[in-house]
Amino acid sequence: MDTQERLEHLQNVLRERGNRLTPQRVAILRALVSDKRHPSAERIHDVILPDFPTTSLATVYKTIALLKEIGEILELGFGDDGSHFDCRRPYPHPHLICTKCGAIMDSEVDNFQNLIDSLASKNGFTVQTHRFDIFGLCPDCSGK
Amino acid sequence: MDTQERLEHLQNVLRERGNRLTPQRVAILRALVSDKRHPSAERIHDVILPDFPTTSLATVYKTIALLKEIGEILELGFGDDGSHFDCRRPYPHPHLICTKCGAIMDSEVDNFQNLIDSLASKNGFTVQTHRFDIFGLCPDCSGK
DNA sequence: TTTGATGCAAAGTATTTGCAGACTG
DNA sequence: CAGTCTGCAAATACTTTGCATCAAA
Repeated sequence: MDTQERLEHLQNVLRERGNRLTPQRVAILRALVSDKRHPSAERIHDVILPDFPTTSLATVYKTIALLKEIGEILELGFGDDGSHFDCRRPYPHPHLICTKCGAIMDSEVDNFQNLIDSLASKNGFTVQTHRFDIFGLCPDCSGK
Repeated sequence: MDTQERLEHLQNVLRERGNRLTPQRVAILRALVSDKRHPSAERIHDVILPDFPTTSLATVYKTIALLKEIGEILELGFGDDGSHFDCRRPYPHPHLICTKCGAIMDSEVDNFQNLIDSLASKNGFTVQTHRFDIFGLCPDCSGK
């Protein structure tokens, strides 16, 4: 997964939609795609503050809302300090969340979509998206 | 799953812990275990208000916090109007959530624990709990 | 009687919104 | 230049907390 490539993709998509690429917005995009640790809005704000000291948290939220609208960011929906996001792989995938240090690890499961489809069809349900999160202790926090 | 039995179980557990069974608390417990539709705190509050008109929402939250502490309630962690809860089956299980009408359906998956365990061990992760939610349209909202 | 529980209001937090002014395209 | 974006502050909405009072055991 190439960060630079993904950043350019996002910029192209926004340009094509007629969205403006302001310095703040680009900084937010860069921070989002660069951060492998699934940042919160607050964290993104902190990261870009040194470069753009007047950037407001509201702008971060507005940019994230825009990305959600076009499906280019995945809202993880947990965290003590608000929701965290994945802008590097904006499609549903399992997460392993450490309840001690807060680390969020990505994962993949073979044939997971099959499992979801069969579960849904059994209930007459039409799937739009899903969330699969496992909470526990990461290797570093397991006490080994 | 017997509602009455579950209510008695909760009362016993609380009694044994030295918690008091006030009328409000019992009413909250009863409302929680009776509601198959995964109620929110607000909803529980509405349900018991006719019987105990002065019961505060804070007390509902405090009771739910107590149940969370002893693992007798499952916080689902989504909903436009705050979190919803499952006090009938307080262990993790998949939910099918209708994004149109908000219905939350329960489900079960065979060997799901195996899948989780293998996923976790592959990453050196110690599992505590998990969450598996599928979002989409329920049969009633699918337009059939 | 002892202490945990209640209920009120106020505080906390994460997120959204309104609007005047700034700036991209 | 037109229209979007920004930044500030205020508004939301859910949940928690402090504290005086009340009541279960």
